[in-house]
Amino acid sequence: MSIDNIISQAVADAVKALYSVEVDAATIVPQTTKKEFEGNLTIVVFPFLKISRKNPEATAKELGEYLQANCEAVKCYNVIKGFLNITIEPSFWAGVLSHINDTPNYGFKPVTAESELVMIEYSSPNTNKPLHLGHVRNNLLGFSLSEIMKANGYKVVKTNIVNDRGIHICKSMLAWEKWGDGITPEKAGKKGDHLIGDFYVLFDKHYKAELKSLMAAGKSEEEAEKESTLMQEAREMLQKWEAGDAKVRGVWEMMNGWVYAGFDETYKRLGVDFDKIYYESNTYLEGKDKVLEGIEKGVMYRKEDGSVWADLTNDGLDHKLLLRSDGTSVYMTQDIGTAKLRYQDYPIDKMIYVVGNEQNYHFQVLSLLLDRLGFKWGKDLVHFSYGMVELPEGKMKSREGTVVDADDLMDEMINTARETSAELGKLDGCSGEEAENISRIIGLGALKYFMLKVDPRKNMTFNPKESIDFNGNTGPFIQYTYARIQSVLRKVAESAMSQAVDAVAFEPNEKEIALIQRLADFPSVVEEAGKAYSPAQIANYTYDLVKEYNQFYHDYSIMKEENADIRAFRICLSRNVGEVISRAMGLLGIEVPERM
RNA sequence: GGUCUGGUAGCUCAGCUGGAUAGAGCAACAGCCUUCUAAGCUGUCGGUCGAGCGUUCGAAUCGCUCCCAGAUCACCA
Repeated sequence: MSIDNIISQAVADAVKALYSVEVDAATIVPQTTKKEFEGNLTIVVFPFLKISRKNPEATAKELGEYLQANCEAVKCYNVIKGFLNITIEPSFWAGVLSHINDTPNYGFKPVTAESELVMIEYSSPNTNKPLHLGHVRNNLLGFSLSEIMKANGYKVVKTNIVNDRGIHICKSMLAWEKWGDGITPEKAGKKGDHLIGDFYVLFDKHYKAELKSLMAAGKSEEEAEKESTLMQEAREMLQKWEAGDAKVRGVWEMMNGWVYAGFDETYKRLGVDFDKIYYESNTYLEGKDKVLEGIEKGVMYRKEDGSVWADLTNDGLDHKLLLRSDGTSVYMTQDIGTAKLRYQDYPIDKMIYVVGNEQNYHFQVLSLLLDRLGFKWGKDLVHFSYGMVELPEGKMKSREGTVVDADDLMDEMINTARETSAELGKLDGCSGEEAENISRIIGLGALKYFMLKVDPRKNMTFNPKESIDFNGNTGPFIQYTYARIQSVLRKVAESAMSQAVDAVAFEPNEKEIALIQRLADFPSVVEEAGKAYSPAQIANYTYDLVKEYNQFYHDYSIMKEENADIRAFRICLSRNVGEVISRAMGLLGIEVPERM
């Protein structure tokens, strides 16, 4: 039982004893006392005034007296206005620390056979261009979310739906056939996804030129778009693809293969992975059955022209198209089909889609439709919606080449980390391999932390030159603290000092108590983050912990402390802070270095 | 126009299940390396929490109205 719970219960008992009124202990939430005041935990007594029929001070005093007399954990109390500040018996804190120290998987719930299965969809790239900054945010959020859900005792299936078909990939294929001269990633010395992206841009360049010359010949923009031979060729290619034309399919498979090899490299470097990958080329026809089923169930209807719709006006939305008059699927139909396949593959209890906020409406509709079609998780599906990443110059436009490429960005981060480390002399005495690994961990840590620490809903501006820092509330700051703790522990190991803490009846000081309290909060932070699906909560918690530890660290010499009990206590505290940092960073997908 | 989401220090952001004098970092300025890693620590400066009204003992937090910004409302994906 945590200290918070003990106090809640004690206050509930006190209210009953003093005023003969039953109060649910769960509704009494002690808060940590502000630094300016004496005490560890604070009870706000205003809610009890109606029960006590006394003024705030008198009520607080009565409760405080009762607690001091009847609760072992309470050492003393003071009252300021309606706030009852409680000081916990210092020896209790040592007990809390050893409890944390002795709890395996501290803060994480175990996954059992009865655990619910949650499927998390993220990444979902198109195969016509490499991953960019927006995908980076998506991938990091998706991966971190998965880790957080696992820590909360869910079975997690990470999934990726690859948009591998459609007009966009045909454009790249066409450009490659026309101007590629048989080039391959090997010949070009380039990652496959980048090579395909180049051809996509090339198509657009030629297409624009064609439009321009048509318009120069007196055509309107609309006419030019219709008459463009390039676009016509691309459409023909798409039709051939859909008809299963062997040659087109062959090129398609080859080029997509290049792209996947490139993606795999990027994913690996980013540290994200998937349990199951779906391809739209396999799923895009799947939704039709479900829609036809929907007509039978009466939740969808067919118009005279043959198109199929769902009437969502009862839910405050519009009518939504599901099958075109020519019988082909739209985006929504595909997502229904994908849902069907997924449910065949896994007994899904809960579904989370990590997709940008421009699709909020889409998922609102999808949720309603899946629910009507009888998917038990449809109604409660979570669209984990995140804001756009913009550049100082504005939005990224892939066709105009104003995107921040994921691979380039990682390179840049790692280079910056290497340079900064070298400047600070941190890499002295490291082998080349070690130095490279440390630079990688720090560079990626900075990037990941930067992306994850902000509220996902917010749009963020990414300034490549200024945005990522290594000081303050950053990944490297946290990693640095971890590395320093490891350094202390290495020294301990060398000197064979005792690390035992159990028998120590040491009374911690204010800073140490604050740290223990913070550590004790970790499980509830993980739980809350799971409810809100927010890595940002984990990030900011860790920052607070680290900030607090650094202040402690600076004030006390751990290794040179002469009192062996105090030294052992501080070593134990440090080790547990390190442990929590590493677990919290693990939830964010950020590695922590042994030294830096 | 309808719906959704944001608006907190010069900048980037915490805090939002209502609690004490609204917190960090960056930037600026002033200190701290013979002591376990100075990517650190300490201090100064910096705020009508978009505006107003309401609920409450108490509102950045809850409700309503308005302002600003973004997203979305296709037989595109």
